[in-house]
Amino acid sequence: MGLDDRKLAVLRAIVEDYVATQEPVGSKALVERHQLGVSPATVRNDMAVLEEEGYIRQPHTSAGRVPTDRGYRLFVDRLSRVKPLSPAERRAIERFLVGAVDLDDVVHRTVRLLAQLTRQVAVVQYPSLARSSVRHLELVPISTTRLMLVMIADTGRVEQRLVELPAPTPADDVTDMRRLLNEKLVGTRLSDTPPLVQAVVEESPSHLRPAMTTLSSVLLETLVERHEERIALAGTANLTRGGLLDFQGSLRPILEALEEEVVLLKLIGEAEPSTTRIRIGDENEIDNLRAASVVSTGYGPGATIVGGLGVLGPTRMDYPGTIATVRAVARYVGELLAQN
Amino acid sequence: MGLDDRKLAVLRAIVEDYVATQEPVGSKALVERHQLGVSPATVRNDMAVLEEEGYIRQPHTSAGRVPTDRGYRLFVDRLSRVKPLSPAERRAIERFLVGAVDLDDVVHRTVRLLAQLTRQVAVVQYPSLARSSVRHLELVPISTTRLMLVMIADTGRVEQRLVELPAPTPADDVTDMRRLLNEKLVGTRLSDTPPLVQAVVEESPSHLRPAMTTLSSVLLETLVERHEERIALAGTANLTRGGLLDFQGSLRPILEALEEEVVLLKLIGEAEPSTTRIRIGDENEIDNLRAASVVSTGYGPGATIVGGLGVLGPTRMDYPGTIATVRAVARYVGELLAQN
DNA sequence: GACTGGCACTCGTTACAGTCGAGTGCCAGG
DNA sequence: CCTGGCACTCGACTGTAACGAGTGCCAGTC
Repeated sequence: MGLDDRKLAVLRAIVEDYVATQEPVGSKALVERHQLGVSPATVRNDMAVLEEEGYIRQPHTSAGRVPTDRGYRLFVDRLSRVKPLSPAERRAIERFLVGAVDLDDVVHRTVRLLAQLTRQVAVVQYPSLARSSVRHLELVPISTTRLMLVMIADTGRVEQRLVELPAPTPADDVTDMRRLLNEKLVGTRLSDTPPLVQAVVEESPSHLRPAMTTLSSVLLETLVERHEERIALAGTANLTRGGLLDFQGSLRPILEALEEEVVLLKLIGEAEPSTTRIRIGDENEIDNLRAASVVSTGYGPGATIVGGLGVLGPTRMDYPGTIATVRAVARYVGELLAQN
Repeated sequence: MGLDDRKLAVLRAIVEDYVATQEPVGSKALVERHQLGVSPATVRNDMAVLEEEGYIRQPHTSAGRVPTDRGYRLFVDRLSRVKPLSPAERRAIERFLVGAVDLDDVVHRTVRLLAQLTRQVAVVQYPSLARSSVRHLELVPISTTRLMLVMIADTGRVEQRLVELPAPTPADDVTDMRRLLNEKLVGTRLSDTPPLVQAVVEESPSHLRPAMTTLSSVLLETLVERHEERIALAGTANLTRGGLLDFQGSLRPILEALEEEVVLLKLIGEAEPSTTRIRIGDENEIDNLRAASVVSTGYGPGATIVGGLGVLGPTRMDYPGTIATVRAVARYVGELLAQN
């Protein structure tokens, strides 16, 4: 399977033209628009080889060629260079992110920015609790038998939950419990918390024991298991660009997938360190997204990663541009988080 | 413009058939499927009148009739009775809403439930802050110059915001400020809060003045102006049912509108007391939604209204069913809130 | 051996004509 | 006021033909 330089050039040209025009590209058009230095007939021969190898295909006989998922994969792996951002984009990113007052604010601005720049669907994961440490725990008495438990993480995330106590609990006891919890838990990573919470309960004076037990179970259940991850989404309207040609005509499966938080997490919850992940069409584990591509990466203050972000679009997308934007946004968000 | 009973019956039949089949309905089919007791020719005459009055129209000559927005309006106002919920639906609602632990949880479950039952896009507004009262204000020291301001409302809403203090502030001062704020503000409606906040600042001892000033401005800005309203959304995938015939072929404007929080608020932020509002097609103030209908209502514990919820779908929707579901869900949510 | 020009072929797209039939409007009669 | 009948309209569908973009293959050239 020799794929010499020219064949690769042909593939690159096909991908670029197809992404730009959205139409199958033929041999003649190719030689006209790119300086390949050979005739259409030669290109046709190359195309035949590329097709045999599965990098491109013909929608019908007597139509031009279209890249396959495999073709895009080869393109992003070997044929494209990450496109530098335009100064305008750079400025847009900076302008967009200054003035954020809040983690919520940062996340919302980021997801909108990403959607706008890439003109695709953007997804941003809130800093993962598992990757955060406890900065402070607060118990706010609502009534004698009810507390609001508020946890503030170093990443800026704040989670709260109403706790129904087994018995009326005086204010002093609440103060004691607050102190106990903070003494033992502040500074610990949330992923390491469960055993510590257990320990706090066991070490607590017996008259606090019942209340502490409820508290701890709520703490574990809510903060570690249930709510663990949050997600923001923007730009779904961008799915309708490309007039129903993308996504083989039906947005249905895509929209369905985007409604499932679990699915979204799988999408952008990064596995490996800070690499940019690119899933093209069939490479997606999620069936509903077999017609889409996802570009995602991790972000966080400095070198640590606390969450993921990315975009989802048609397989026929501008990979170099998208990759550049996703990385740049992730970097800026990381810097922003580092400042807090 | 005499619209006698039979003409109204014809209109009702047209609406019902069109909603069910999604196809223009002709005179012959009508008499077959409904017991009108007259011949197709008579129905045709009635149709001609209905068309003249603007209640129905023909997509093309020699096609059946389709209701106009005006026709739907007449239908919901005078021709339909709210459909009682099926026991199954009733059970679904109850099952879905038990076990909610949180305001967040309630809202999320509600919006999903509503989307599922109506098979349309559901929108739920969080209890409006303007309609809530302060239950508690908490100041959590993060560092000597940083506080987390947490406000808990009686509706269960919790808002927080990071505050950058003008100067390092000792813990005792923070305690004092917390006490001051709570003394003056707990129990007040948030819409009445601004002047009170002002008063608290002015009455506070001079050494707390600078910190209190920043605090109060953050309080006012964030909690009253900016974040005021929150919204949850679900069921966008339902827009793709009805195969692009609804919404005149393009989801674009709808999806765009749904991304704008302001727009959503306008949609379901109710004006009048507890009436159910129905906006059909052109009646929508928002241009992007001229091809859609919105059914919304207020909800809240007991008779008071703290927020709105509703659904958005094609003008060609099952109004009686949708209205019944929206109202029922609103009522259940109200009861749920009343229990807290 | 690699490239090229030429050529026959495929097949989707477009245009046009013709038929079918659902549905209408109108009218004369009960 | 209702009804049956009838002529008419017009979109949907079908079949045919011309068009053309694009291909694969082959013989010829460097």
